[in-house]
Amino acid sequence: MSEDSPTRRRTRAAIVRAAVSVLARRPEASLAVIAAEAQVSRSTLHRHFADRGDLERAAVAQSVEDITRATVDARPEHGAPLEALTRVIAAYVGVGDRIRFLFHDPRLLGAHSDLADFAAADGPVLALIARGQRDGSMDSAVGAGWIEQALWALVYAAAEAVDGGLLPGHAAAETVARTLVTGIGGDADREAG
Amino acid sequence: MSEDSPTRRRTRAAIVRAAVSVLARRPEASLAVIAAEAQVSRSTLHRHFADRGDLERAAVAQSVEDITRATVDARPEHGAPLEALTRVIAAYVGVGDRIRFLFHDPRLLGAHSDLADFAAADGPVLALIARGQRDGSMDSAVGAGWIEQALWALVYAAAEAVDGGLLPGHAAAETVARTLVTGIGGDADREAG
DNA sequence: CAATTCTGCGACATCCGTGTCTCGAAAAGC
DNA sequence: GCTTTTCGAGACACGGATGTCGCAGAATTG
Repeated sequence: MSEDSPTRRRTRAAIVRAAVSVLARRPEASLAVIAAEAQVSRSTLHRHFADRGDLERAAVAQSVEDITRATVDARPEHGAPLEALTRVIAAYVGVGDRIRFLFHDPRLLGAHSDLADFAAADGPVLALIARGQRDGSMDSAVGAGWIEQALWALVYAAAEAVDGGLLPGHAAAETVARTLVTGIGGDADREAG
Repeated sequence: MSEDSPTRRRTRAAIVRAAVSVLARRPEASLAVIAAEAQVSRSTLHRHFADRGDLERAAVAQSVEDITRATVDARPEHGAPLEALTRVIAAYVGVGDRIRFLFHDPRLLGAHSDLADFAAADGPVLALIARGQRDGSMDSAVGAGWIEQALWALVYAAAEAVDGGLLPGHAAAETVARTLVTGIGGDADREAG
């Protein structure tokens, strides 16, 4: 209804971005820290979000939206399953901070029932995994849900490793893909990487 | 110095156990919640641990000790690297709640400089990975540190999956081993699992 | 330039977690 | 059984985080 002014929209977006960035590393961080990260006073933060729950909700919604967009852009339903999975992994690494934010505190997804929108990002990937399992290009001895969990866990670990300097950022996507798809066992009978 | 009474030792152990269990799922949980989980009054908790930092330190130390014991019992330096890794994975899954506790808040390991003792659990595994990479049974295209991170991440994901009912507890170890070693790609040319 | 909107600063009350203390009861040890 | 130790309940002060408000300055809009 009420039309948002451009400036108002900008500051609001900056606050949400800062919230995701800070809460991904420290879910219990105070609102003052988030406001500082957004280069905004604490009053302004409260002017845009009534309470902490509102801000969390907005951060979750924004993250889910970004992940959904990245997922559909990767076209998980096109091409060979393993190639599609590689594209999805690259997309996930691109929004790694948001993955990290949602993965770090699974209670957030449950607390704010934005689950309906999350299915838009979740469904296509599960469908991709099921498709890969049907045509034999993915392991069908484990559940599709587990594969998705493993995917998220590895992306999360990569985001943390990059943040800690253990892994160069440009190698994150390929490293995750290699680890998840072919595993870390035996590189003898494999094309030299 | 002061000899600990058996009862005192028991309650202290119960509090530490409760702290690990609770903080693994919610690192910001209040001391009152931890005391309740240990079926102990908040006064008693403070009688055993001066402040929150003391309790965290004890929980970290206990977890590191448990993980170290499980690691050395798995004899990572014996036998073929991949078989040794499978044993280590089984051992890690066995102490999954402690892994989950330490992995969920990496700051804890940094805050309390019990890093010296942690090396006792960390070193042998890194050595095992390096050994596997040397003899070609493990992928040498990625860093040993990354492999260890991936191992921890998958064990963490499995612990969460079991907790959420997504994965049966008895299958956790084998699932993690299979995912990490052979990956989730192609089960066509593989012995039927 | 004038009016509206947005922002920063500071004050304020409030709630929650924390750490300390005392006292009486319960339990363990000798 | 008696002494010592441990525990539970409750009260207390303190600090930090939170949410609200008013006011004056700055920025945007027309």
